[in-house]
Amino acid sequence: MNELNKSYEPSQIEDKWYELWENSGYFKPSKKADQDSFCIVIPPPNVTGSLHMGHALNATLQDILTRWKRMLGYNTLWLPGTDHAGIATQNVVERELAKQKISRHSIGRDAFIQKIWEWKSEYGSRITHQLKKMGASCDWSRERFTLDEGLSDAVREVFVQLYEEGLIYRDNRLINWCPRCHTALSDLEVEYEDTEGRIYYIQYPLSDSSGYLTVATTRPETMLGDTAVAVNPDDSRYKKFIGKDLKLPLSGRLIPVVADDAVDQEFGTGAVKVTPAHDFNDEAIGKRHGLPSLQVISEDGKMTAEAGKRYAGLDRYECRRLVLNDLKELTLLEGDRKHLHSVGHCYRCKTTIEPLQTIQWYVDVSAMSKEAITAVKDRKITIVPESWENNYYGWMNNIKDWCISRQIWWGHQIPVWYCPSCKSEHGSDQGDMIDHIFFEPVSTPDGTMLVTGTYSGLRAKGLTHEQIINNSKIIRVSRDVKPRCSRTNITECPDCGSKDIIRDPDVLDTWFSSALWPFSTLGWPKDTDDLRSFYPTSVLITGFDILFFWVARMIMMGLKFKKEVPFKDVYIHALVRDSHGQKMSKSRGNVVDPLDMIARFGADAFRFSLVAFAAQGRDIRFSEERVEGYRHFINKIWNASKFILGNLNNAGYECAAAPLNPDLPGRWIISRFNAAIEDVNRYLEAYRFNEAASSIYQFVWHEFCDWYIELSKPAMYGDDPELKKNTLSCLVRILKGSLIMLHPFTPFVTEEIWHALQGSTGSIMLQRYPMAESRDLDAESAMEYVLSTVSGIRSLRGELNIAPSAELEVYIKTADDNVASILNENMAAIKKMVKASEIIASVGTTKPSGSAVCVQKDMEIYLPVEGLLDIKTEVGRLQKEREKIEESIEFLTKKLSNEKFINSAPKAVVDKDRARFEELKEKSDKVSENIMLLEKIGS
RNA sequence: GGGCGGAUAGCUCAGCUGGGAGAGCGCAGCCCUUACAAGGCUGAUGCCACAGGUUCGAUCCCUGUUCCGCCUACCA
Repeated sequence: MNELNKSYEPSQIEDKWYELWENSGYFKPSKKADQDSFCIVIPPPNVTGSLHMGHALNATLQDILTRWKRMLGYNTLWLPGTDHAGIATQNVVERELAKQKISRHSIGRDAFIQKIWEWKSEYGSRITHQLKKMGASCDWSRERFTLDEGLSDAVREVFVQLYEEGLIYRDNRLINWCPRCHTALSDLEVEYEDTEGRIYYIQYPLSDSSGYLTVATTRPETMLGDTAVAVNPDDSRYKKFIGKDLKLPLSGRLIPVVADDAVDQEFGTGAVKVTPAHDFNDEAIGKRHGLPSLQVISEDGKMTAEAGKRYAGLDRYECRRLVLNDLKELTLLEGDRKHLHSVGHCYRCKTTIEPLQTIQWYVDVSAMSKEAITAVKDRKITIVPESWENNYYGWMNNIKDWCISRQIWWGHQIPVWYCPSCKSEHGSDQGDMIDHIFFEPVSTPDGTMLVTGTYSGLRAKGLTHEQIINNSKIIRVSRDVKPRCSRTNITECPDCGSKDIIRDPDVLDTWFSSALWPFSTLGWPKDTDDLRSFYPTSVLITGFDILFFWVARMIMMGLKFKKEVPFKDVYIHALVRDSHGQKMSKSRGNVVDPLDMIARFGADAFRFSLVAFAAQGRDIRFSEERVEGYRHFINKIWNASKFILGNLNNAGYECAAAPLNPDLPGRWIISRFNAAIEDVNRYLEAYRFNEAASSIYQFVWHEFCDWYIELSKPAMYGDDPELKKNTLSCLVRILKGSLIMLHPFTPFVTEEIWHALQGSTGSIMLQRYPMAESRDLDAESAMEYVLSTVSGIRSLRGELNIAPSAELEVYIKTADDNVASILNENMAAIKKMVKASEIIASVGTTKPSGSAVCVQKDMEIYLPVEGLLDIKTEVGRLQKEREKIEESIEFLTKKLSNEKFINSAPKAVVDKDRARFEELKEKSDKVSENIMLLEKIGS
């Protein structure tokens, strides 16, 4: 039998137990055929990531459910893994290389990818180590990575199938472009932020010099690409301009004035410059009016040749300054003013995005999204809390085709090849010799010559196919070039046999592979045991920030490729904010590090805090004080265990094993335990984590420790061996039950105590989680007399300020013999709890003179305090009490005399109020009686 | 502009089928009682944002208002 240390030291034991669990294979599914399955796939954290509060909360909730279901006997799997996080990871490694003055272009694609893999093998397991610190009971033998071989097979299979069904296609559209990351971004990857900018008023003269029109713009540099000015057809100010030509300042090009309903007459001047190549609205206007599109900003955010000689090559912001300056000199700039508007930024590098027309790959999600909506409507998937359903529907109903190509290197390269030798199917617009694969200028291996231009142009310069492919960067493949999509790598053109074929350089959006995660991690496209056992998974636990990025797409892909939803429930948890309600961010400097919390308070206290905070549908304000509070709770468990263990050591182990023959307090605490376990199971089933935590807290601390352990002390310190044995057996039983109940929440401390209790065999993880047995309501109501006697006497002690050292004599008048005998049977415990030398309880008890009184249900408690008692104070106290009672009586009298209430309220409610009324009435009478007696003595 | 959520004790928040509001922390008083001072006992504190409505009865349901968050679209 072990002894427990004086206080609980989490840091000394957490790693030890985690290792034991993992090495014993306890995190693996049990694989018994007769068991129901329970499975969670982890939302894969970025491989570059390190554990933040969101992860900590997310992992804790998943671990609680996993450990709980596992102990309930389910065949349980929590499958872990990480995400390759395309842009994020590429950026991290690029920054690392930049410190050594290496750019990815200087070392080339293959070498750069190699560098990322090296980085991953060195740092990629950081986050999984941190999850282990949290106690996460993931089956690490099944850990997956979105770029590993199996998952890459899944990605390619899905791409090819969708392509063959015509659901993946290429198109040339305006998209969000990050000039720094040099890639397209999906709508979701753009973060809008309100920014104070300026709006400029610029005069556009009519071509016949008969006047001018003033437009308002926040982006003057884009005027170089204007192909029209639009006004509202109903705008009387501008009707006369419609159809006329304007002479675009700085360029001299003639552009028409068109009429379009989309123009808001109230905004700016009511005249809008139209730049179809660089603005989404303008693109739409351009389409409606058949306007040409003129690209004046390039992929790297610099002005193109189209912008004109004076501006070409300038950065877009330098160009803005120069344009404004030039306009001022021409006196065409009427003025400018402050303007608040929201500006899109790259979610990875925060660079202002630039809308650009490019050719990208898209997934047609129109059919898939409809099925995904139906799945939720038909309750095949339940979203918790329900309020998120509307958000889900709202987004899914307005979903646009998903842009899946990214112009970066780290990720799943698109399995499509092009042949430069084959004539294009449709021919180019010009029908001439233009080649359709374009290369960005990059230096050749000898560093002297710049490689630039089209494929055939470069070959003509004498470069070989390999030289071009290895040292250049393909920036665009025309829509006219025929793609060849394949499950396996292609080495020659299937049409002409040319070996000089080029693979599409783009990679897939990271979320493409994430969308397959619930089935790709289980082995798909192979037909595996895991897939059969665990798909569909039971529940997905995630934050709302990736509901659309990830959850919605998983549902679409799961339905498409597995014909079944990927999970039955989705639990959306809160965002963890700081104690002031601010989002945690590095720039604000308010980030709380979970590992720091674990180091200072222990993983169990930290976990318990997170769960206790996790009320549905509301953000969490994290406060360190509360973590400290829950550390006290962990310590309380520790100390209670120490008490019981000490007694066990004295009494001998066989005591604990004795058959249970509980006395009234024992029956009471067992019943209360059943109430608690009933709550915990019910709340966890409903994902009401905070309620489950609070039920446990309440029971363990305030019922078990504060009441039962205290009540047990006379028995434990007394010399009745039979009573001692019974009490100890009950203490041990409830302690063990509580530890098991607590284990999913606080795995480490419960394991540590478990081993001290049992000797060193068997993990608490292998125990069966308790299910509620029936309550003992007789015991509960009988115990009420004991409990209220103790509270009543304590209250008198406290309020009358009686010295704690004073031993009391107490007299109790009971309503009947039953109450008296309940009290007398538990008298030793009551005496101890209130520090009384003598307590007489009977029906016939009379009140000693000079007593303070406490009136309880079916009891009057008299505390003789002659000499100590200040009669005036006591009368005042009782009067105050009576006032309160009278108030309630008055309220109830009114209520009960209301016929409408009696007739329409449910009988139970009326009866309850009647009973309360009677009780209060009795109490009031007794209190009044006592006041009168006191006043008599006083006078 | 559209949508969602919040307003309850000094602070942070529970309160899910409408029946006179709870916790933790904090505060005040007493106590180092042999599990625990990281503790025990006792106590104080609430126009449940505001105004209407529905109902026998509203913190809870409905409408409006104010103030805070968040999401989403647009902002030329």
